[in-house]
Amino acid sequence: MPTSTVEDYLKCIHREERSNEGQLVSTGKIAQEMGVAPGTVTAMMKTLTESGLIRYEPYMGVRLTDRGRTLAAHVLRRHRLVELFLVQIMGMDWSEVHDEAEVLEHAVSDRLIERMDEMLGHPKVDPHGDPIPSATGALEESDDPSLLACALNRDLHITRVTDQRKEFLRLLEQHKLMPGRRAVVETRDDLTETVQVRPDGGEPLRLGFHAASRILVGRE
Amino acid sequence: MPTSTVEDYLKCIHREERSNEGQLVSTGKIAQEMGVAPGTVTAMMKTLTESGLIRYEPYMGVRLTDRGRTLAAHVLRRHRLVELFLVQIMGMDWSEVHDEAEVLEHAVSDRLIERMDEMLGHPKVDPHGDPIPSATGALEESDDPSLLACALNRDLHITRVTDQRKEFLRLLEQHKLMPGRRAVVETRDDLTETVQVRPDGGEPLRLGFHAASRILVGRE
DNA sequence: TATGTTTTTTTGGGTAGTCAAAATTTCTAT
DNA sequence: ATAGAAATTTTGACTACCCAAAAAAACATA
Ligand SMILES: [Mn+2]
Ligand SMILES: [Mn+2]
Ligand SMILES: [Mn+2]
Ligand SMILES: [Mn+2]
Repeated sequence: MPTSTVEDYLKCIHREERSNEGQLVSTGKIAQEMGVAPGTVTAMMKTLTESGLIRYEPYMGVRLTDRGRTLAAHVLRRHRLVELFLVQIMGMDWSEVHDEAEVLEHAVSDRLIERMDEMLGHPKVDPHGDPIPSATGALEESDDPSLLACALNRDLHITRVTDQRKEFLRLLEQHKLMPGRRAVVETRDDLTETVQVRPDGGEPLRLGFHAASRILVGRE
Repeated sequence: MPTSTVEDYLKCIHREERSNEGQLVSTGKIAQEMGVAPGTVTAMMKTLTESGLIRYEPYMGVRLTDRGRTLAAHVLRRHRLVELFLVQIMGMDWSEVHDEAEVLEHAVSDRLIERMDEMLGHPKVDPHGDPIPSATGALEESDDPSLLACALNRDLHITRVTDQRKEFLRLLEQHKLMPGRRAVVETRDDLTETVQVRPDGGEPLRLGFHAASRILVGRE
């Protein structure tokens, strides 16, 4: 059985592969994301290759094998179900559950996670709008546009926030910019690189392009 | 911060100290309980001594320091609250929660455990009747007699079962011999070394002395 | 195309935890 | 009192993970 370290590396590679359109993920990027030294990653890539979880081309980067991807999806499933459980059943705040889940995802048994899934009514997304992989490891990502790419002055509903920083999530909560809520993008300014967004029932907010790109919306 | 391995060693020493009336705990006993080689324990005892968690007299045994005892009590608190949460809130069986808790006790945060405590209404005992240490680490053990030491033909109520084996717990459940239920000890035979117990509403059962000693009762 | 910069890998070393087997100490029983 | 048994500690070795710094490869640019 994989260690929790291995599980975290797999999650990381999985995430980078996505944000990369299937390109190889560089060891440098992994080192940066995991907060470890570059050499540490090279060593780990060898053991992941040994275990058949990744394909590794020295100096080029790595890609998950099917087994690696399935395993990563299972960890993601545990992470996201735990997050939703903590919010929905235990009344915790969406800004604090990520860190808890980062640990618990390695500690909950299959039986326990399926019981959570049942209690939650087989949910499709977690508190941040991230899709929850199925018990078989199938994961469907939507391709919703962000506040940076969506139409102006249209009634939108927030579907997902792809930033786990506590302070950021708390700010969005204060402005009522959480998944399930509605908002309108009023202006988008290329000079200041900011987006002005008016949440339904919340204070208007000006976001930098990068921050705006982490809030995804669906047309209604 | 202690590793989960260290936490398990402390729990083990704590338990053995109790069942020992405060005598020193031998490294051999610890090795046996932890399922590791004797030399492994000797090495660990040195690092626990370094950390100020135990007093270690080579060839004699070890005893917890106050810090070690407090830490052990906190792990015990997490373990037992998690067990009760799994039974009470998540509807799991009392026979299966021990193994889950053995892992989760090292993964739940203080914030999460206090939330559980709140949801459960600040309970005093876990599903097996084991007392739950307070948030400050105070632990009060009752000195209830077991089915081996209690009076015959008296109406008793089960308070605690100090055996975590799944199969044993399932058997007791079938016979309605769980904490909170009532029972009468009808006979105690020194030749066959068995105790005949009649649970209230359950099938009568004959237990060996050792098994009987693990079921504690309070007079009513 | 040669040089300098950036990225990656290699090397040497460290901590935590483990085991098997040898050495040592303590206990037991004659 | 002493031999033998039992318990304990020591030794040498292993896996998993990590880092710093040197070496090597790849990239960029003049
Ligand atoms: Mn994690
Ligand atoms: Mn999430
Ligand atoms: Mn444990
Ligand atoms: Mn218990």
